[in-house]
Amino acid sequence: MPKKIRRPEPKPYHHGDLRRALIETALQLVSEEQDWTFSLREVARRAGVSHRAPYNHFPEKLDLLAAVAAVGFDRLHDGLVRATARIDDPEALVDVICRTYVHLGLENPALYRLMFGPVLSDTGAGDRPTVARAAGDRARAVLEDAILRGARAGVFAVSPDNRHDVILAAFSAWSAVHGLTMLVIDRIPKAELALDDMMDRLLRMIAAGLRKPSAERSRETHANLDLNGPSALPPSVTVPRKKRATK
Amino acid sequence: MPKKIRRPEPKPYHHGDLRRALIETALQLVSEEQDWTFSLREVARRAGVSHRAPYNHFPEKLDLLAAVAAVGFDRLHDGLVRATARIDDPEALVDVICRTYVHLGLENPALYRLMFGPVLSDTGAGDRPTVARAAGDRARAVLEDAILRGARAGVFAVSPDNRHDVILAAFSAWSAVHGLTMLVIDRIPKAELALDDMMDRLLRMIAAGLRKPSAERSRETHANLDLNGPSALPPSVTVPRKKRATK
DNA sequence: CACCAATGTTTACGATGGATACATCCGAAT
DNA sequence: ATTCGGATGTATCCATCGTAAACATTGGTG
Repeated sequence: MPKKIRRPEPKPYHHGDLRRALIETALQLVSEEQDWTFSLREVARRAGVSHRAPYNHFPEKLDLLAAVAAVGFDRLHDGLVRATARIDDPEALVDVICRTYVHLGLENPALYRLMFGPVLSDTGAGDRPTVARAAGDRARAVLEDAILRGARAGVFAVSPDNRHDVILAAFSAWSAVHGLTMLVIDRIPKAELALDDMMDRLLRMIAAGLRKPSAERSRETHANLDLNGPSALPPSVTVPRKKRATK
Repeated sequence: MPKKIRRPEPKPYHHGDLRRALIETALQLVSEEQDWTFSLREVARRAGVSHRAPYNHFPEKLDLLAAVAAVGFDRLHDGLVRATARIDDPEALVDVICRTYVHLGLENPALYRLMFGPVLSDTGAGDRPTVARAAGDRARAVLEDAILRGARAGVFAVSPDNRHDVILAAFSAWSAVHGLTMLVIDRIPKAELALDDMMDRLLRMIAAGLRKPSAERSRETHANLDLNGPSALPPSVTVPRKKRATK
């Protein structure tokens, strides 16, 4: 919000809040065209500035897209927080988180792809932009928190004191919903498959993977058996890094 | 340019097998740069033809990329078939399929993304190119077959006569491994997470989602890894249908 | 008030995807 | 075998893109 009241000047030389306007316009374009192949010039055009103006705020196109993705992560986080606000039961919590997650993903596939896709992975030094990284972490924390609660309650076969264990459990569930979302977004499954059916089946799998066998629930107090033994094996495959084009 | 005919075929006007050469070159570029933003002109350059020549074989760049993706699907299918050749146990089958799948995905992330990504989804009419679609279906069939076998053997909680059920079960597992692959490829999880740990945890989830409660199973032994511990009593797997998230 | 840094504009460059027009070759019909 | 048509390559051309350099305009601060 600008401090000073906007004068009714028809065309001020300075836009006033171009940065925000660019992000807004770009987000709109991503949503409209479900694609971010639009030109930076088009963004500038819509914002009513010269095609070079955006470079004053974003060193290159990718940086603008990263800002757009950050908005997406914020929306995701907000959506998850709002959806889980009045729920306590850990299983219901995981359920609603997953459903909300997929729902938000399908709502704006291009934005979702932008958030998690390779575009941001390959910026500069090879790390994802800090904005996106941070925003994504906050969203992830919602799921991890739910699983931690279930672990503490003794409902999940996850040791609440083993952070690694919690992270892995969350990651499994996340993989499943992320995979479902991506597959549906990219139109891989046959059209006959109903989303609800897929969703239900997947949630059953996630629940089964989390749930502690009922026999153990009774002795939950001293049942701190670590199902995940420490696997000291290094990952066998290293993902090749995209090399930046030298221009 | 004057053509010099001193050798049988030093540089024939016609390439001879340009189509294949283009696909090969493009695949090489995708693998090298882990990216398909290279120009079609670059492909032509490497193939030693004019920048317009490729258009005689592929109407546009996307069509060449679709052909590359088809190669990827063939590799995937071959890899799965080869990996499962001498395995009979359904659970081991699913296990090795998933591991092979992820492994192949991580081996060439860009190719994997190309295969499943939005690039091919958005071609013209909206349907994926038939080449890619068909090749992908063959790969998917391997997983569905494994699950069908487990269903027939009474090991999986899937009714073997209900094709829809089999497809859904396969889709769940597929979502999980696809999600894991994509997340790892796109560097979303923290670097500290070891792939093997993620893989193990995910496979446990998939197995739990497929397995029929042990009480219903016959006494046939599985010399397999027993990740879930000695759970004698069946957890109430009759999953309550959760209501959809309020939207 | 004068000046500076931030912000926009203009111009320019090389590269790209793709179109049009033309050149060359191979193989089949005559 | 000759001809000739379609398949395949080449040479040009064009609008557009991302981005660099130089210049213009502004608002805030000394």
